Amino acid sequence: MLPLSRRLTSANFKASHLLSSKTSFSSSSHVLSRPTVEFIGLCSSGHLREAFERFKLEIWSDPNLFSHLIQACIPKNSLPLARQLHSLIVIAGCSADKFIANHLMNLYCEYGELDQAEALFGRMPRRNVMSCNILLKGYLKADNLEGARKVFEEMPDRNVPSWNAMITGYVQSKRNGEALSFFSEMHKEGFLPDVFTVSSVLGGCAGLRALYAGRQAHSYAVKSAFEPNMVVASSLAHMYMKCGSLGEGEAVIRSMPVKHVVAWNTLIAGKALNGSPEGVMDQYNLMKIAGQVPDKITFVSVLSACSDLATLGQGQQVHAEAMKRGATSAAGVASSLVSMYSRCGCLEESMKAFSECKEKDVVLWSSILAAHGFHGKGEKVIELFEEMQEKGIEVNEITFLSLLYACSHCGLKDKGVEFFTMMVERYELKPRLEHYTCMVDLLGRSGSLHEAEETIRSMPAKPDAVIWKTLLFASMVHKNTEMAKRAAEEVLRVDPQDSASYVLLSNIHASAKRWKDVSEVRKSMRDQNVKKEPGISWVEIKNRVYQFIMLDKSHPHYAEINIYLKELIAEMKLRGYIPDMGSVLHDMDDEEKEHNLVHHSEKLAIAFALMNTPAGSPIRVMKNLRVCRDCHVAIKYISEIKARQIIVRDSSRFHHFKNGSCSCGDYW
DNA sequence: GTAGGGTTAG
Repeated sequence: MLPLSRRLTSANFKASHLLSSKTSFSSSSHVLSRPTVEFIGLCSSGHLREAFERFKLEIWSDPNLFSHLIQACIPKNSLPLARQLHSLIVIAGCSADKFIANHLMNLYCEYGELDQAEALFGRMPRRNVMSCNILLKGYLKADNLEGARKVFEEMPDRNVPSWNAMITGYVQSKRNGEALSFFSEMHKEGFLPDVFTVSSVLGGCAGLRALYAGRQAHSYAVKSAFEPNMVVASSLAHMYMKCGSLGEGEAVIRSMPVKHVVAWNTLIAGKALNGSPEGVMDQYNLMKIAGQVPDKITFVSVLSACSDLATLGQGQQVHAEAMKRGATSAAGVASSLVSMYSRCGCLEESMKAFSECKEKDVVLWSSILAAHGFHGKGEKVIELFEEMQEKGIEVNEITFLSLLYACSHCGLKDKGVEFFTMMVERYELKPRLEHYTCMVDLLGRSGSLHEAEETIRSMPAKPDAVIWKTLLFASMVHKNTEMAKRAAEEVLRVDPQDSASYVLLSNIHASAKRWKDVSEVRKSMRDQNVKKEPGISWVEIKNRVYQFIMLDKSHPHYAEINIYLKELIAEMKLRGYIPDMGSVLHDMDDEEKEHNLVHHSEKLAIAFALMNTPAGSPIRVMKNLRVCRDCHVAIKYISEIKARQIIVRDSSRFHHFKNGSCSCGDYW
């Protein structure tokens, strides 16, 4: 057979066309002929080459068939194929056809080939709204907002979809303020917003936490009868929940006649946003009772809630369900799994979820780094990071945050400094306050207190209570009372409600026997109406979570736990345990102090778990505050005496106690 | 063409 180009230019084209007239069809016909149907079928099932070879002649007689071919090219994700198609179209002399040119432009936009799209656009004799919108969306898809804006501004006329594209594009790039400006401009120019506009605008309001603007959009939606639209309704609910108005969000969802999976997910995410992981689990269960099938986004939210709650049993059940639905291959679900297992104390399972995911992205890589950092495996974090670099995986601010965090928790000061420099110089990433906080932690805890303080004083970001608290903690560890005092005062200047800093400040004064200062701190605590945050621990036994509050006598098992602990502590003392009175406030007598220590929530939880789980099984406890020095020593003894592995997750990391020692190497 | 999600300092 002649090459196509030859056949085209050859004079016998017409003849060959006529020869095949039996199978040819007319473009004006409304009834699709059998070959057309067959051709479309081949295209949409991805058999492009076959479609082209078999229906060459039909294509010549009806160039619109090219459109089907072009559209079928998009999901094939093959740029070479697209280019071949383009040259065929040029050869066929159809490239000036407005309809085909638009399709081609769209094709190049899909592949991010904006130069090609621009070239086609430039050759168009008359640019209609449709062509402009296609190019506009191409720029938005490529995250090139400036390019999109230029096209938008130079458009001869616009329609509602043009405005919608701009609003959506800006919302998706988190430039919500500008998105809303487009909306008001659109309104001024007399365009009528549709459901698409309203949905995007609500997304913008959610991003800005702009409840007032969100309410206005809501009343517009009501007036225009858009509320029954599923997308509008879920956007509305999301907006309310993101703005902290959980009740209004729930009301919107309640009013939906049919709760679609997205509505459930919005509700679930809303519970998470408003700090209620228990609520997340409740809604997830209700969703399943209602017969709704969870999707990968459901799993992501629910698994994150499990990692907040540190309820391994529940997490495993959700994991099983996700596996059943084939959702674990998605990078998002894998990231949540990595984080959940790590935060529930099972690092091996994190690693398994990580390895099993085939399409790893930055977030998943950052999750596995953070997971190892959380367990004090600094060397492994560095090894994984190097692997990441070798493989040329994208690196972002959060990757570095995980890295720096790992270094500070493992005492790898030099490595941490090296990574911080690498981040700024090689990757040109701008450190955020969080990165500086990691550096202060890294420097301070490894003993370079002055460098740490200097970091705060010289950084471009405005210090918050957290960074000063980090310095405060480091100066307490290294017993630099002058610096601790300075840091505590800075914390309280930024956040006068910070109870932990009052307690630390009062302890500093007490250890220097400055009783007058102690009572002054106590007085300002009273004046500010600050209450010490009570220590709370949780332990999961047979899928039930038990909560223990420090000194809580109202606990139903208080009496038994008390007897058990007394015996245990007597045995510990025989082996050399001495209660560390320094971990208690200084204005009580020793007996009272010891009673206080014995009833720290983690000791209660561990005692309860020892009483209620089979010998030799590991115990996993979660605590809201950091483990105190005394408990840390005590748990080491308990792990030896009872021959149990005790895994404690405190507010900042994991401690694996085994045979009388802890994985953190007493550095925490 | 529009909606919901993941990693992250203390």
